[in-house]
Amino acid sequence: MRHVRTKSFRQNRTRKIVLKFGLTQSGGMQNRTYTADAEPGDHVTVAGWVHEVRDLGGIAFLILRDTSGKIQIKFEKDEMDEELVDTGLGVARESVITVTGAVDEEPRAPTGVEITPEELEVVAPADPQLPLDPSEKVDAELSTRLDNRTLDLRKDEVQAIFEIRAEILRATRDHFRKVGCTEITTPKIVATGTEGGTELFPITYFGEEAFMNQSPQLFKQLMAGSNLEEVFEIGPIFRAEEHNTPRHLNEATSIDYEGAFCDHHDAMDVVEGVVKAAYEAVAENCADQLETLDIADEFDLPEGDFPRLSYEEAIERINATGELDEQLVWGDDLPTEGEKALGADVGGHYFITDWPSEIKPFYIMDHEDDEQLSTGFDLMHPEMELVSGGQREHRYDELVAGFEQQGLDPDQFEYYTKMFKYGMPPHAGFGLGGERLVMTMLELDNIREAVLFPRDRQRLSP
RNA sequence: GCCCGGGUGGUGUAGUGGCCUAUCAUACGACCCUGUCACGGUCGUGACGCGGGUUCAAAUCCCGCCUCGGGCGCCA
Repeated sequence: MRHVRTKSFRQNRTRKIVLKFGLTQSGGMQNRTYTADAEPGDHVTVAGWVHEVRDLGGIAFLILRDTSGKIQIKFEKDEMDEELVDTGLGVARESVITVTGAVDEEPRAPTGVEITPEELEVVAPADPQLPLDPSEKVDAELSTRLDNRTLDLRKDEVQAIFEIRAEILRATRDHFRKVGCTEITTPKIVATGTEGGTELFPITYFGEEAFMNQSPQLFKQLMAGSNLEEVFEIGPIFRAEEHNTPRHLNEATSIDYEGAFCDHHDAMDVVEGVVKAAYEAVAENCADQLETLDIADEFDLPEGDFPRLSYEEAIERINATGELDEQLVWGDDLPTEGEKALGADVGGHYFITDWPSEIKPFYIMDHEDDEQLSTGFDLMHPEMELVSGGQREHRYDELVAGFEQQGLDPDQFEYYTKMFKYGMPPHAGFGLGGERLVMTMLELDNIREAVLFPRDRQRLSP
């Protein structure tokens, strides 16, 4: 039977342990046991980091931490080898050690078990002066944490965020595949952007001007015209906007979808399914991590269908809240304050549909019966925009005219437009901000918390 | 891009012109302590982002630079 862990230590992490157990360890540690798997009566070798040493005099405790949790190592000074005790109690916090010894049931130990060491090896000593404190007795600022991300990831909460992020990506992929999509990857180095050159990072490509792609938009559309028909991509996008907010990154993860013979309603159905699948997977498989983040109690699955408000309804509702100093009129883009007022009013995820054509990109199709109205939609979380999508313009003449109206040279996009001459079906899709999904789901204050090594206006390293 | 607010020991902070030889916590070092679980106790080490200016006197006021965070715009 698995022992019960107290809340200050990691809960049982059965699923992860099962996945890892039996894997061959590299580095000559084939016999290593994860701390969460150490059972009374076992004789084990555990490997990990020195989380803390508590020396009470005649008896002392070393807390060893690994990916699965923590375990207590007991030192009784009068009864144990002096050199072993000196080594164990002299080792600096966060040093990597291996400990071999017997596991005993011990009600006074934090996890109900402790190891009496027979051998202890310092594998990699740590500098005693740490740039941040993984045991979290004192906070560190985000900037300090990002500069020392490896140490930051040794904290349970931070580890939990990235384990959940991985689960979200896994669930997202599974859902797309379940609905018949093929996963693709498209170039990140491109000759031209999606909507012009102003917000792209320029690079040099064998002496030629090139850019980091801001979106897989054009490529995924080309695949909607292929026999793949329905595709998705999870990959990086790059934006050179000099924004400085807690919800923008200059390198982000975009979860993109494009489907042939789909309209914007179909695309909304797909994205709704993806978002719900991500929430469900996290609820089902990340209970410990949610507990660690202290959001397990309020973690609600999105219920029912996401409301689909037209742009016109949206501005009316925003105006009705009275939160804005100036009333919005048709054609205005929604200010951040308005989005938040509407989000609070709706109280959950919702779509905004039927945007004015002029504030949506030219490749979004207009309604057949009203060319002022686009099929573009946004999926909103109460706090911010998560998704932008719509049905695409698949008619060659209209598409080329759209480029010209935007002041873009259609010749530069010929690689794209010409494929619309050879049978491009009606198609629709969306782009979902991966980090925003993580951030809103986990109630993170800053999007940088959702990325290992964020790229923002100020930060290029590490 | 515009606007606002910060930068004090390793980390996180207190400190609005003299009481600063700079507070507290934690870390680090030494010593005491046989069941801790943020162990406890005693002692100790360690800091005002950089440059210039105002003043008898600057961590504190002013200017420039560097740097961090937030709001807006725009977006995912």
